[in-house]
Amino acid sequence: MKATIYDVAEKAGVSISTVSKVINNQPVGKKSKQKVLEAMQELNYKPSVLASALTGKRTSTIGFLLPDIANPLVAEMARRVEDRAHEYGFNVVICSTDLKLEKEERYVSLLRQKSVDGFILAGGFRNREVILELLRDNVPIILLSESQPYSSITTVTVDNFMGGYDLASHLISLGHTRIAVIAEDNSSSQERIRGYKQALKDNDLDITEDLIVISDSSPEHAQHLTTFLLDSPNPPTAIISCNDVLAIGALLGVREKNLKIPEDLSITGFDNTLLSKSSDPPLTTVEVPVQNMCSRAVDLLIEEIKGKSIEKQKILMLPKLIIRKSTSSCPVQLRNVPSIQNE
Amino acid sequence: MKATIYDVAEKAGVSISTVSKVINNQPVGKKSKQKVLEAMQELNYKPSVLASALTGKRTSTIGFLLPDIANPLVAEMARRVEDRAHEYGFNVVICSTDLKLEKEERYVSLLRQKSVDGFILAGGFRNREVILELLRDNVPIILLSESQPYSSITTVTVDNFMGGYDLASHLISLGHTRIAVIAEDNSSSQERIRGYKQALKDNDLDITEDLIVISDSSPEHAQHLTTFLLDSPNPPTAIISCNDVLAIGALLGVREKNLKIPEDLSITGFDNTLLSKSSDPPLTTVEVPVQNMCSRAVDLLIEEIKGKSIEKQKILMLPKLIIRKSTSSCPVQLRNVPSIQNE
DNA sequence: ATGAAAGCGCTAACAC
DNA sequence: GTGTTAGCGCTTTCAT
Repeated sequence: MKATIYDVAEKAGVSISTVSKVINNQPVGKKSKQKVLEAMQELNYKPSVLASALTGKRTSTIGFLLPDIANPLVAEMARRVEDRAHEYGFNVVICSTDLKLEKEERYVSLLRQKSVDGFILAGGFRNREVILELLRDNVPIILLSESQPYSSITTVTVDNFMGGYDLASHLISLGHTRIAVIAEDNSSSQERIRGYKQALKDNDLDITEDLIVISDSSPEHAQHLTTFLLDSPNPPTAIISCNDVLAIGALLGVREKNLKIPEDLSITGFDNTLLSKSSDPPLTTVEVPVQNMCSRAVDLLIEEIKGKSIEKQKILMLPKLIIRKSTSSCPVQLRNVPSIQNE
Repeated sequence: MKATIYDVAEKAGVSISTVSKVINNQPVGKKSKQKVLEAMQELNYKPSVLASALTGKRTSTIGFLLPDIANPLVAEMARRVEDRAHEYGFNVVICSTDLKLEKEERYVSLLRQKSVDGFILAGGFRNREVILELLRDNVPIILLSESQPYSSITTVTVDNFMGGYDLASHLISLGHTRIAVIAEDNSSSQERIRGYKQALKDNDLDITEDLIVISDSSPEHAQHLTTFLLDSPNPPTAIISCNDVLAIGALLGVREKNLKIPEDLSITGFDNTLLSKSSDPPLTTVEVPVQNMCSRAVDLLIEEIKGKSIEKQKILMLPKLIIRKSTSSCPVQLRNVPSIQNE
């Protein structure tokens, strides 16, 4: 049987409230404290988080809802959140929502029944109602890597708009004018698309909505969409993928069509995961400061949990364009405009 | 304030035990049941898992300890375990141990304080003492993807020995005799090495211990070790990496030395993650039936938690060699033996 | 400084 | 079929 506070009290010859006090670092006589400590040692006593949470204390557990941990960037985020949380003595319960409303609702409800102290909602939480309920009930939450506008929630994101803008600008400077986008159905992608469009506009290029397609999170789907794009009457000369996994899908699709990257077609990723470094060719992509974002998110959440009522804030981190070998000048035969660059 | 069982009882005009009975699907009069259900609805009542766990019920939470969720195979495992657990209404708390004894101990202890119902220990849990304590206290545990011999623990793994054997045999059949191995310091790698050695033996080849090196989990380290191997006086003509991430490291190391894969050097991965499909060139690797393994592990754990005292068992799943472009005939200039194959 | 006792929300006898 | 009541292990007044 596991030792309880009563066992410790008995063994130490004090009352349970004294034991409780030493557990919680409240003033206790030196002698008593010593005896209690010894008793705890001998009995290998560990206080029950359950019982203490029942009396109003925290569980030191946070819920981390994310779209799909199989995505390498998301996995990295999970790791960072976990590490940071552990530094505070908190545990992390991870739930993959697949961006499904029902799953989001179900998991939040489940975790609330288990009295988690707060939530980090990452990468495109969509169930607005659930968020509003959380807000109403004063449950601490942080939005991570989520670009939807919620006025009263602390949010940590990378500047997706700039990322999209930089990527598109880079391609435009290489002479591309027909640039496709393979996006996911989430707010980050939306922002990246907005940046992409802005870059086109700033360069007086037309925006063709047909070149913007939405994929699910699998590389297979992205691959399929890529062949579809390439089969169209007026195919793109470059494809921006909204994350590295999709980019790999695009890459495989291009290969399937026996086209060369970057000679025939330029492609880019987003996130700068290992995938983009190791692929053939290595991918031009955008680096996201994951570690910083995650640490920050955990810090803010835990502050909120501890009741330090800091003001809600939006933190926007800067992305960084990483140019590798998957992008190059637009092939001339597809354009009448002569290439400006030599080589 | 959150609604409690008392609120529901009052609203429904019954006693709390009646409410409790409907919550737990115990026989209750039709009329009462109806009223209770309605009251629960109106009050948006959710039973507190904490309180019910305190009275001896389960928390429906399992702890999943793994080496590092940033590894794509591990991430995939996490996803599968999570999905399966959710099917049973269980949550999963994930902790990355980095194979550190202290972390393993700390997390297990932490999770036990939170009364998780059981543990899945994955991919090289090393703290034997912790395992023995768990065993002694009758805490349900499953070993997943772990090859250490514990007689009394249910274990689900892939046949790592065969994986290593197949990989080495494949390379030997291509004429390689100096085959290096980059391994991790865990039991799966040990088994893979054992398979590798057996294949060498079966082909009357010498085993050179210097060709077996241990890496941490980062591709950077593997890259470093690779350049080190290649700089040695008698370098290998092939490198088996014990997982795809390390293989990517090896690949980058080879590139750094300006050698061509597979012309100058063959390399292989292990796990058949997306990395091995997208790399340049795509990697010969070994497919691991992750999904099956994980589902099985969760099934077994939950059976054990529910007290269906099934016998402990070892489940060994079959790996599958996937041959891609990263392996080819041993370059002749390094061997005096003429190549048997044409081409 | 220490202890007695009430109560957190729920379950599980046990009685009616 | 339904209600009463005693815990589960802990925290927290409130006395002493």
